[in-house]
Amino acid sequence: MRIGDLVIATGASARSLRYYEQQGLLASERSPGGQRVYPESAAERVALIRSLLAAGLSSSTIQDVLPCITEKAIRTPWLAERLRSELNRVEDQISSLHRTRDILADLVEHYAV
Amino acid sequence: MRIGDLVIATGASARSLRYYEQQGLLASERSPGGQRVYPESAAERVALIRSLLAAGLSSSTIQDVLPCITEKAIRTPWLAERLRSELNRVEDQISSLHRTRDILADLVEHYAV
DNA sequence: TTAAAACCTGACATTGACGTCAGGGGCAAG
DNA sequence: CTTGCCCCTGACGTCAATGTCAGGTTTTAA
Repeated sequence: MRIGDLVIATGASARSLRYYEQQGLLASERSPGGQRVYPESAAERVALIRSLLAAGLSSSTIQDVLPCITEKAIRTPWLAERLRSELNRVEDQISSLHRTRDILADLVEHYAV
Repeated sequence: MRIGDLVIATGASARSLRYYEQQGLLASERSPGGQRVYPESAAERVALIRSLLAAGLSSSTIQDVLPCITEKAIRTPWLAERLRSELNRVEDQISSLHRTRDILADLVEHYAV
């Protein structure tokens, strides 16, 4: 598939897809004319990238972490620690969001017009 | 309390506190010399502001929503709708984060070095 | 074969919540 | 009263992901 197809498949903009590639998060083959060609699996990978970005991981962190999600790659102790700390961050973020949601939900329920 | 005290009480930087004021999120009295003076309740308000910011609400949205959390203020249907849509956003964000957490947790558990 | 549609690179612009610096006052202790 | 610390405003810098534009090339369909 070409980049336009991947745009449709993922909802990400072409700009974003090129950016992910530039950051080393997403690989592509090239057509003889130099246009990007993606395998089908790219859509899933983009979804994964976006969910990690949405969870607040930086692209350089994702770059470290991705190969060990998709393949069973180089697991150094350093990377394991990195993973644990990101997991902790995300869990803190979740519980903080829960509290905020409760505030909003309370407002919506009890003070409805 | 002066701004430095509020910095200590909340963990927010002085820059942030002034920014919140500029955005209409945080009020202050002024000393005769023009320095900001806050009531004790300011610390709690700052915590609320920060949790809403962390949940992805923009400061202009927070500006709309805050008066109706702290006082029982002007509840228009428009504002009620706004609240509901922010609540939905936060809930979507939470479930998305849950999935991402599971991915990371799975990695940490099953592929430990 | 040719026009339209899709794609390329490169570069500058944007957004939001701050950091940071400069230059200048306020305020309590000694 | 002066020293040292805290505070003020204003302005420019930052960062990350993405928008956007220009000028040119490739691919596709007629």
